[in-house]
Amino acid sequence: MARALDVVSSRSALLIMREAFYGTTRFDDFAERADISAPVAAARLRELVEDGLLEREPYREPGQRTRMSYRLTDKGADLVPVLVALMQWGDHWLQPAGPPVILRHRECGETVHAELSCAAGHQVSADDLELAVGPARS
Amino acid sequence: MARALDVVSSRSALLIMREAFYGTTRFDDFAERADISAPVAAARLRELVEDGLLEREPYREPGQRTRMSYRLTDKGADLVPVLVALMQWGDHWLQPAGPPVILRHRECGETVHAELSCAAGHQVSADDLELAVGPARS
DNA sequence: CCGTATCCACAACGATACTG
DNA sequence: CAGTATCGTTGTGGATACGG
Repeated sequence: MARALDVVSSRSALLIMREAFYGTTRFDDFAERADISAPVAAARLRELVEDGLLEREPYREPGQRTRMSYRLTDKGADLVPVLVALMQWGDHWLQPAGPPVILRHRECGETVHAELSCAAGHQVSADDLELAVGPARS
Repeated sequence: MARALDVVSSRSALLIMREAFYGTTRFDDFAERADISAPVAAARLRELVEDGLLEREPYREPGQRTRMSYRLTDKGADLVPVLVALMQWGDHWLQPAGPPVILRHRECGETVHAELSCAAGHQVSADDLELAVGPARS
């Protein structure tokens, strides 16, 4: 987890990732929607590309010059549960007016949330957890 | 989510929360296990108590003077899915040796992970998501 | 053992101005 | 539109030293 935090522990990094998850691809849109300044957006986008969470892809609209678009890689998309869990927590505890954005399952239309579950499919609450030392524990 | 990040966007805050989740309650243990300096631990613990994620509770062992212990509040415990999702991501993408800590379901012994699911009980992947504007969208 | 006080370094961020 | 350059401010964090 400490390593994960080295990559995404800054406010702007998570906000950029949220926007990428929302489907934002263009520089100015990242800056505006995440409400961060352009220099910060530039720095963060560069780092996130370096770390393999986003990929820069040139594209060209007919008659326009080449632009860059930023999209989630698999590594970046795998961070979505973190983003959703964070939104959920913020909506529940810090947002009096209720969630500004609602996530739905495309197939059935039901609302989506992040939760803990075990390999047997049970839903797990935080105090049903047992901790065990894994292979990489020094 | 931006509000959530105002509370927990710092590296040390999440590491402290992880330790609290692991069951750490004492000042020195927080500093040592999260590998942060004592002043930072003190500052972060104070802020997390102010924000209602942890609660300070005096306790006294027989014959000892009063000590303080820090424990998760409901608000803090509700952050556990975020922590688990973050660990999972770090273990998968940044930790070549595999997970240092394994979480198990107390009842059935199976490993636990964070995932997205919908109100109908389906497991949901990141690209099965649809975004809708919620009540608090300005 | 449980912190606090001080000082310092560096990272994060915003504002502004500028370029292709 | 898509950035870069520079500057100043604040936040985050380590080191050290100190007090209950």
